[in-house]
Amino acid sequence: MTTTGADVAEEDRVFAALANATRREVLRLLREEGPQPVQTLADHFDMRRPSLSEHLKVLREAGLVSEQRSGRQRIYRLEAAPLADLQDWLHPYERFWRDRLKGLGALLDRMPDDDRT
Amino acid sequence: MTTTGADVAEEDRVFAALANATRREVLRLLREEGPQPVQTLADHFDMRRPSLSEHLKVLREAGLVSEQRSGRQRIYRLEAAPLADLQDWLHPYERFWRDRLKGLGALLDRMPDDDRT
DNA sequence: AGCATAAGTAGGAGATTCCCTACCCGTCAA
DNA sequence: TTGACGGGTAGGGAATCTCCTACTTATGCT
Repeated sequence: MTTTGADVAEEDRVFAALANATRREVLRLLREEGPQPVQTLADHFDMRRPSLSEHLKVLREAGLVSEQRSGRQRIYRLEAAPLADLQDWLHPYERFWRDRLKGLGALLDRMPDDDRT
Repeated sequence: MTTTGADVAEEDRVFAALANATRREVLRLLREEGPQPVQTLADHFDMRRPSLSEHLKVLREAGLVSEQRSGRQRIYRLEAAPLADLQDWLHPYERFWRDRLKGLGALLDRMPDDDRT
């Protein structure tokens, strides 16, 4: 678990990792079908395995997946901690859509955080 | 407001827009200090204005900011809808950190979504 | 030992990103 | 109307991304 202090480089790595449909699909597969070896993941993509390997490396370096060796297979598993951090990052923005639903948006948009009680 | 159907290209644009520290800082400034013209934003960055203009364009095309012309100024405003979508995208992953905190992580990691009640 | 399989690394091509300088367009003020 | 100002567009260069094919490494099977 990371502390609240936002390491910019780390944040960059997570957002950049997520900025690719293939890598987001890998995360979805790991979430819905559980940990699996590379080949099983690869079956879902129209892409050579080395390319997928590089995507997995990006995800690993962002801390979004971990690998566990089992024989000659490597089982990839979802690691959600960076996504929890992402939710934390999102929190200060929440009022911008919650308030808007209550019809207060236009007012609050013009009001800095500091002025709120 | 987007529907629940995830437009991949749109999602890509939002994640890609967020995968840059300058652009995230722009969003933070708009959130904390309210809508402002380009020059005021530019004061916070060690970067020429044309470069910032391009960052603003990326944010605009991701739907994360809107501009409103006022005389020869253009006032940029935070648009949080894509961030609300991002929070929705995050939801199915929540159990991976909530459950882990309860010590159920290892079990659920191995269990597909479909098997859950 | 000898071969097959799982998956990573090396290196390269083409596209994209991010910054720059130079220039253009619209608006306000003298 | 002429100039200054706010801000965008054009085009280019260095770095990075994303895919590929070829090759390497490690493990398991016979």
